[in-house]
Amino acid sequence: MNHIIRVAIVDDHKILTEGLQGLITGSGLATVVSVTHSASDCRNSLGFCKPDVLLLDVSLPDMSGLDFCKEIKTQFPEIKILALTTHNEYSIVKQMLDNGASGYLIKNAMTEEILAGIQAVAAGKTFLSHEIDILMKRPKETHIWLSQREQELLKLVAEGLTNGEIAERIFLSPETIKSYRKNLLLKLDAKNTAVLVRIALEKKLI
Amino acid sequence: MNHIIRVAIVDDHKILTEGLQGLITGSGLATVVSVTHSASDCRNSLGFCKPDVLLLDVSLPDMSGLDFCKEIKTQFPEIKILALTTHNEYSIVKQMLDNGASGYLIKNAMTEEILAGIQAVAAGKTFLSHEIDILMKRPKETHIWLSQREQELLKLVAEGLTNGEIAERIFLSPETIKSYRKNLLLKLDAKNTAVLVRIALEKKLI
DNA sequence: ATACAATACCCCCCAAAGGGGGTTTTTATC
DNA sequence: GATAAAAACCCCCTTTGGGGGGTATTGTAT
Repeated sequence: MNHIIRVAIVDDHKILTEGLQGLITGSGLATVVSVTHSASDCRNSLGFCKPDVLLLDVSLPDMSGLDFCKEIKTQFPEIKILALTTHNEYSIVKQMLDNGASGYLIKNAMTEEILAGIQAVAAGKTFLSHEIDILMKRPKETHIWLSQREQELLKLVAEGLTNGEIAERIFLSPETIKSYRKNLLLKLDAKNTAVLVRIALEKKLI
Repeated sequence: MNHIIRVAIVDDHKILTEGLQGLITGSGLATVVSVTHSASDCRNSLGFCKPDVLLLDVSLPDMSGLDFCKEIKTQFPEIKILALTTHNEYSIVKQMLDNGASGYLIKNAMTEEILAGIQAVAAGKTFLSHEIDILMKRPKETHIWLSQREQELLKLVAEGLTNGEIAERIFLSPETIKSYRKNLLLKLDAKNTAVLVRIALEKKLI
């Protein structure tokens, strides 16, 4: 590979994008072909600016970066996506990689890491920030991972529905909901609903 | 005032600080005398770098920016603090200003706003990002504001304590706790504890 | 002076949550 | 074809929470 890497950036933090742009251009390794601050603007620009790598923030103002990642990957599978966020939660990283991202950088990363990430991803490799790498390599037991149903239920609980209401909503017996809740309390090591909701939000499980 | 403004920056997002540094230095209006990525590093540098303005992130890795703001203001009352964050929640802004900050910028602000903010704050004025200004000017009724006791209670509820446990902890009757909780449900418009905790975390009330 | 918000307290009653124990069927995965 | 995890279901019993009503005492701002 001997051409200059074409990089696009989507992030609503304008100062950050300026910093990134300077950093990338200054390095001589890559050129910034597009800087946008929302998913819709980015979507419009991708067609003709043809980047090799897209630096994507997970929290965009108009839609979830997770969903946007999936969308881009189906429309432009050749574009490598490098997620760039503040979250260092297992579940977010996992979902991002599942949705087709090639790498994941945390925003407090060293600047060298960003350049290394762009190069690695452009070369078809995967790349994780040091901190994220450690996070993902931790034994599976320390991570909380919920089944689809459990996640669905957790959302409804956090919305304040009672067992009866949840049962009606998803056409199950209230007793089943009770079992799921008991299991969620166990899994998330929560002594009651208050803690359950807190953990769910803190670990960004819902 | 005819000297160049001396600016210090604390923010753990290294890319952002680089971007900021370039932006500020490039403008010719101010000079960056210190860039640190944690409260402790910043604390050590403030003594001799003597900044006029400190750009302070609310979410520092080692302590809360809110507390750090208060600490700096008691130790170096002459330093003007300009908060720089992603949060646009009333309660956060309110607390920051109460703790002595002279201004509040959101990270997705236009770059010109940052320079304007630094100048305004250095000149002894207060400065708010456009978005924050609108937020703060909204009628008081749309904001949720809790008394100290209510906040204290809300924290304990979110930690999963029952009414009885809370009563023991803060030496009040369980009946009193019940009343407070009922009131919190009303104030935050929550139908039960699950929603109460969710709203509290989302609005960053605890 | 008085109105208001915050603080602290009390009763009744029923709905909901939580702890304990289970079973069965389906669907992956090895 | 065995194993395991996910999904769905059930009963008993106790504790906690939430809805409805209150009252009294502060301090403080108008």
